[in-house]
Amino acid sequence: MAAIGLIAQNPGSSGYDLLKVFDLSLANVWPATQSQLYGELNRLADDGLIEVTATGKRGRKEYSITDTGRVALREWLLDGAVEPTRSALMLKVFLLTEVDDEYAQEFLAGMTERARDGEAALRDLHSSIDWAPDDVMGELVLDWGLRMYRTQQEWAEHARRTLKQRTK
Amino acid sequence: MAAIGLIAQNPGSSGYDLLKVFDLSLANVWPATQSQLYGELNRLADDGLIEVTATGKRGRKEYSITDTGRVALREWLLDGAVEPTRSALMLKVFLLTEVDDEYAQEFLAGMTERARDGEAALRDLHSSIDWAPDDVMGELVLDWGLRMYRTQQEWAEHARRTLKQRTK
DNA sequence: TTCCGCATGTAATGGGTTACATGATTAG
DNA sequence: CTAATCATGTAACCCATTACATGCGGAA
Repeated sequence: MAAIGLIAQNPGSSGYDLLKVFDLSLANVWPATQSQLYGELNRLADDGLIEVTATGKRGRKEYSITDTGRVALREWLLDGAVEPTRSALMLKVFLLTEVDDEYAQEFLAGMTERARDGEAALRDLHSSIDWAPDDVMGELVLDWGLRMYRTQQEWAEHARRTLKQRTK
Repeated sequence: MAAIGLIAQNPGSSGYDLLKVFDLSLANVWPATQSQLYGELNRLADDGLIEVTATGKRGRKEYSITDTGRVALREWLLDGAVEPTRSALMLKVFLLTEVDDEYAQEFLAGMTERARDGEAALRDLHSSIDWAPDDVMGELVLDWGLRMYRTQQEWAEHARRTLKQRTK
């Protein structure tokens, strides 16, 4: 559904174009590979959710969303399905009983550091984009990332303190 | 790797036993299905990371971790690989430009509500468990969930306010 | 004419899900 | 004896990733 949404936002895009959008603005949210994207575009076209509205040089195919596609997209956007979360990080924390305390501390320190780096990277990204006044959503998504990284830092520090105390 | 970790924590468990552990204490972190688990146990045994140390009634097989398994587990636990995040929720937010503002508001309101519910459910879970003083990790993981839900609520409210202002 | 960027596709592999399938033991 | 629980497994399918493969067009 990611692809169809992007086509709705950018009618007349090709798979190649979309790939750049994925890498530039959705990399942190919904990574997609080239292989996967082209396959999905063909499937969506077969299902009639998108259609080729023009062809260009080098076999370029420009897609637009169809009416049925728009209906499907809106339905998907608004259905409040809860996707199961899966955090390898927390799984590791849960299993951290299997390593010595010093390693556990190191692990948590690493988490803090990576969260700090992630936050910094997002800040850089934010300032490198010249935001159009109408695309609020991009900024909101980026802000979500910042908040998540900050929460992660806070938690990791909390966990470190807790662990230090309990093992004493 | 989840299975091998749980076996390390609970030597002598069967697939059936592990399934209960998954459902009871890892459901919010690393869901696993029955099918998948049994398959993985056989694979891990083939690879020599775990071994069947006893058999019981009804074909029950009790597993324990091997020395090679323990090495592999520790290595996996401590390697600081960053798994790419993928948030269907944020993807939807990014595409929320495709629905009318009232629906966007509704979407964000739903997020707040679901995050509140999630938080409440975790609180209930927390109070329903009688925590052994030595399993700090379980509590830390639960606390992570609480913090994430709280951040989600805060963000959703922030997003709502931002949107309301910009569309006026 | 040579290289870079545009542009699309296929194949192999791995992991996950749902559904199906089977049977043994125990408690009431 | 019957139902619930214990206990494991297989098959079909979907989605994602990596790697491989191909070819056109434009710029220098």
